[in-house]
Amino acid sequence: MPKLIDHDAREIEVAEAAWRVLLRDGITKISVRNVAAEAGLATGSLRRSFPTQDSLLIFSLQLVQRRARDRILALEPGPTPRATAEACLMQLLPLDADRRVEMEVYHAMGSLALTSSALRPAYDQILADTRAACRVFLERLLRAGDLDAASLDLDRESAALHALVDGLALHLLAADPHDDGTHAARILSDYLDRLPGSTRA
Amino acid sequence: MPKLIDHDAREIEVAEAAWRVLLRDGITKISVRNVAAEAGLATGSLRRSFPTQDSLLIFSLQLVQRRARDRILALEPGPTPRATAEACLMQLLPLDADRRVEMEVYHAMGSLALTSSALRPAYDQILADTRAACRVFLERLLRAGDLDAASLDLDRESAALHALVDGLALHLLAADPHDDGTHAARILSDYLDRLPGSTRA
DNA sequence: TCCTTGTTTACACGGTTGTACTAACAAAGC
DNA sequence: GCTTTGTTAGTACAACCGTGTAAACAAGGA
Repeated sequence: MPKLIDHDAREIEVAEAAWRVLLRDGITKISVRNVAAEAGLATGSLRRSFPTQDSLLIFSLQLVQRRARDRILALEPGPTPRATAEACLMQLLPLDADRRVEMEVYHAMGSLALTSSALRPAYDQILADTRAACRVFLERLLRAGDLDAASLDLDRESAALHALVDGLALHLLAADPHDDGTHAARILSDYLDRLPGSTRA
Repeated sequence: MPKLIDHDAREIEVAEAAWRVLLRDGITKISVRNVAAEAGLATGSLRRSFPTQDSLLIFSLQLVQRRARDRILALEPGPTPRATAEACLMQLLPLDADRRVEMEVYHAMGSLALTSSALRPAYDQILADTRAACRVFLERLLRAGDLDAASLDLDRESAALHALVDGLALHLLAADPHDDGTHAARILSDYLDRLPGSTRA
């Protein structure tokens, strides 16, 4: 037997190399060759993990989702349900290097997914999961009595919160990198304050 | 003298061809060759209007901005300041074929601009102008007495409204095309209702 | 008629792309 | 020793890329 490879670990290494290429060189440079070089592999070796470029892009996008989800699930509950909700939502904003990488990959793949039937399901899944997460955050506030259930359409409010968070994230990506996210955090906080029945209105 | 060309009109024709390629074939296919073919030109002819690919992309993005701005400026005032504001904001959502094209181009160029120093200024300009427009919409509501000036930070509220609109637009792009935007319109309306001092709260 | 000039075409250059294929290699079992 | 087998490296293909150049063309002025 030759040197054995941990395929799961290898896939992650390659995906992270793809992230770096995407961040450093842009969406037009995510070629199999460039990613392989960044990962220190020959293209033939990379093709053992990812036989096609699409499979590489899909996995790279899915890894973004897994990382974000794991980070949110690992959060300690805050002093109040409201504080917990805000902390979770902040994980969806590019407020440090790791989250910025994830957001840029998510954003770039969104552009590709619009015309790639291979990439679309993975992208739609991220949208659906993030939407579901927003819904859960709101439900928790509801149960904690921080919101008024009667005047709140949960479907619509989840979509609204999701849109606000993604919009803030998008603008933070383009903003000058010295933005520490204080403004975005305040906007998010104000938004929650203004939901009907908010105990902090 | 040979056949004379209206260069301004030609630039627009080429840019719209670039839009079509981008929409139909995706961000990876906006090559000089593909755009020239879509416009019915030889690449050499296209290079007379746009000597480099960057100049073509920049103009195509700027044309998006001009179209959206012109459409908003051409709007008739609605029955109330609030109705006028909503109508303006709707122009920034992909609610028909034309606006969808503009939004997809805007979105795609955003991905490219993150690593293209040539494209960045044009993209940043769109962001700044849209932000300024959001601010104007809010100022009008303020002057009409529909909002409470004291408890409203205009900078922050402009950024928040901008983020919400761009987030809604982003999700409408990915949503199934049968979405007529009713949900997005309602979300936008609710958001304005909840601004401090709103007369429709 | 020829000339001038804006326009169009066709082709060339060096480089990159996704994917495929084949030979070399390294290490464990016999 | 040899074989087996997961892994790697290298190369090949046809297609496409951005850009450059130079020849062909068409139409109005002289």
